[in-house]
Amino acid sequence: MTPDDLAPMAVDAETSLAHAPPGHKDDLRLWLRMLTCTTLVEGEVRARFRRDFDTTLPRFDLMAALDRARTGMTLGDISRRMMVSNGNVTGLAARLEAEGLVERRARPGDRRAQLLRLTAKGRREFARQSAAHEGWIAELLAGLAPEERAALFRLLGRAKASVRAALTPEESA
Amino acid sequence: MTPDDLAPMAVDAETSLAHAPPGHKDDLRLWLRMLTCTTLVEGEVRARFRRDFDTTLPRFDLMAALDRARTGMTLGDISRRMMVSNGNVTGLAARLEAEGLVERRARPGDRRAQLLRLTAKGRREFARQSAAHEGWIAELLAGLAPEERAALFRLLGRAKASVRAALTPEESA
DNA sequence: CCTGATTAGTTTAGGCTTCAAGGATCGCCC
DNA sequence: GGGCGATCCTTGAAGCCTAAACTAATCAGG
Repeated sequence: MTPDDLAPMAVDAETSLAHAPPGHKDDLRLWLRMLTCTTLVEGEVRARFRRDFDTTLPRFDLMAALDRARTGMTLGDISRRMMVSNGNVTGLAARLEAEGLVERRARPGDRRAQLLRLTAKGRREFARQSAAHEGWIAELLAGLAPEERAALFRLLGRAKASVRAALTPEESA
Repeated sequence: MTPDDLAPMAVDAETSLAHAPPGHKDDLRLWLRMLTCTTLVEGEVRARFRRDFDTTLPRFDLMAALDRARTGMTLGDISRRMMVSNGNVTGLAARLEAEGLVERRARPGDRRAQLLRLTAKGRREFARQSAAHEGWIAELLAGLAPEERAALFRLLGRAKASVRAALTPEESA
């Protein structure tokens, strides 16, 4: 984007960009704080999943996706939903299948795709994990007042929109 | 503040906990939104680091830590700063050293520890990457108004404090 | 001094993740 | 009905990450 890299130090525009870009430092601080926040929560949740259920966050996420789609989802659906690569889902699904938590079934009329579903055991396990997970999050965020929570939710929505807008190819005619 | 956690709620504490805990669902939604936001930004930044500099986020983070400490940091310091395991830093440092971006030196008076420092090449590379990175973040968050940015920063600070408070052993006498 | 507890770093096993390449199938169009 | 691009999934190589076990060095008391 901005050619900060080898700032030639010539005119003002360049210099101001290189040395004091309006809010760039603030954006950076904001991003780092968001990242720290997420990392903190994620690390704790990960540790508890391991400690209490001997499982992992990605496994849980995959099962959560499946839990809402009783009819099943293809690996591709899951990949898009989880925002991870399809190769990733292949391995994840294989491990969950080996543990008897999910099962594969062919999708009628399409021999390429396969539907993934929770097994009965999978549903049972997920219900337990899900309840605990919800409690953990509530516990970790208990220090926020309801208004703060609401405001944060709204602002994160704004941030998400900003990022998505910057990411889309912005099709101008 | 509000003691939502273990709301006494008369008879079936179990049921109320399982079915309609006051703000738990909101907390969950808040957390998921934060996670989505972070994932979105992180994914894009990761892709750009790969595309433009053929490097990775962890490498960049390690170099960023070193950049502020010209006298060097031990692997343990870095591990704590980056909030990752020490074994992780071992490998990361090895790769960066192999690329000539960092160098190790013994710490005088302690034969266990070793100081890591950026090489001249490392400093050069980091300066380029750092400038680009700052621009990327600003670009992605450009959709936020200054007030929104400030408010979000503050609220994330509150959230961080909440999580940390829930994590510390809360030493009560 | 020795002994034991702590600290610094490495190693290993296992899992997560991506990218890139490839095989199979589907749908379409001529 | 033959091809051809798109879609679904898998594989392989490389890197990231953790927990746990381990080595080596330091430090604190007796």
